[in-house]
Amino acid sequence: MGVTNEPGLRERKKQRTHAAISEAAIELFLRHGYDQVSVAQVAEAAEVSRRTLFAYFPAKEDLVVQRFADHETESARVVESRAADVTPLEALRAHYLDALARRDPASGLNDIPAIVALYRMVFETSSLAARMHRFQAAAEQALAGALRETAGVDELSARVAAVQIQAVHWTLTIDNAMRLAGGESADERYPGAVSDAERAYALLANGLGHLGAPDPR
Amino acid sequence: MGVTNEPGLRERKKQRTHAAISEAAIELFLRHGYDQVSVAQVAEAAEVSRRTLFAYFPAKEDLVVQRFADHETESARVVESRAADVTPLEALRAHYLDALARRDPASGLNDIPAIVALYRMVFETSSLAARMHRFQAAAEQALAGALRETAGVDELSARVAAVQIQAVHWTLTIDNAMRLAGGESADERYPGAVSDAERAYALLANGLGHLGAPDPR
DNA sequence: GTGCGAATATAGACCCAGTGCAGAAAAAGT
DNA sequence: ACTTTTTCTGCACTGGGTCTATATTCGCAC
Repeated sequence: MGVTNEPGLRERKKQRTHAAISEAAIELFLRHGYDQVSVAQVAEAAEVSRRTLFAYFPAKEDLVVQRFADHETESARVVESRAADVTPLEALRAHYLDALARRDPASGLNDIPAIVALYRMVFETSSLAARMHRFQAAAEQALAGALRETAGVDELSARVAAVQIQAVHWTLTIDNAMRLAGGESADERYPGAVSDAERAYALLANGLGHLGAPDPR
Repeated sequence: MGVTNEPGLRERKKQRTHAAISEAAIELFLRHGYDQVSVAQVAEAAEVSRRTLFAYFPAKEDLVVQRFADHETESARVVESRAADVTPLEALRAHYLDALARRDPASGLNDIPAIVALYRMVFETSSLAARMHRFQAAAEQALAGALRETAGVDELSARVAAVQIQAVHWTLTIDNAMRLAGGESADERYPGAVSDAERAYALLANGLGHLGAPDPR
């Protein structure tokens, strides 16, 4: 049964079409601005009909945002695959610091111009930012599930913890990306990014109880 | 100069038109569903032209969501106006518990049918939920500002704390509202809502550091 | 009151995102 | 080569949102 699991022509063409549309879209959006480019123009640049474009990307925003979809369950996976003697928060902290060191775009600390411009566009275009929030929500749910199942945490605590962690993570990422968009280089930003991340995770770990206390000795 | 600060006819008419549009919109949306009603129908019901409607409400979502705008700076105000010996988190906790006791709709614990239906609609309609998120962002910024200025907290900590607090608050509110939408009464839910709120605020105050620790003695 | 200037309202034409449908084109299986 | 199935396309349509020009209404001074 020499079954080669090669995708077959149909599948390959689909992938190429998907990529062609996505690339044409990003290229046009970065050049002229998201709102200034219509889906009709993207379709034309990708040499595809408007109707076909919508078969691949359910909405205009997805032309940009689908690229971020991979990270949807990343936090959950980190929690699930951690060593037995590591708390979820420690695992996530280590993972984020590693992402910073690797200049992973998901940390906001990658200064390749195309990526910087992409992030800036996402944050500054409200409809794109809104779509990102829905990914955030999915990531939250996945993380809450991981906390419930691998850390023996009750439903409410899992949800509350997940929403806190995701929100903080997102804050750190945006902060880094915006600084790079402002002209800083990734290497310049790196030390500050690390110390900010450490401080933020410390707040997550130890709580906000002492904040604004009258005698913060 | 017997200046009565009465609004004047023009202003009064504006307010009445605003209210008429808003009421017509909510009424139609609750009866037929948000997506099933077009802005043209709302305009007709309010006896206004479509163009005028958009002069009062910049987008269809605002017909619903503007009603929540009051609470945008509520958390910030609570932090700013707290007593000197109270930490921000304590003040917010007390304020939320009070809102629960008062069955304030902002706590999600008001079971007046129209309010329950409204909340359900907002959570289940993704474009409305997205618009709510933008209010959340504004609330976050206001809260971060209040923490910076009245609690002597540095920029990063303020932003991180604000995003955590808002996210948790929102989680609690949604949870209550969804349970009421599921048929529970506010009085039935109240004890659970209180204990959930207390546990969530305890997590905020003391941190997530112990979550999932190997030996949770 | 009359009349003028500034808001505000309206109608109607427009742009664009997204969907439904019917048929052409192309790949897969025989 | 023929048929089936999937994908692509063109076209028409809905609905949100904006622009322009015109009409109405209010505020205010005379």
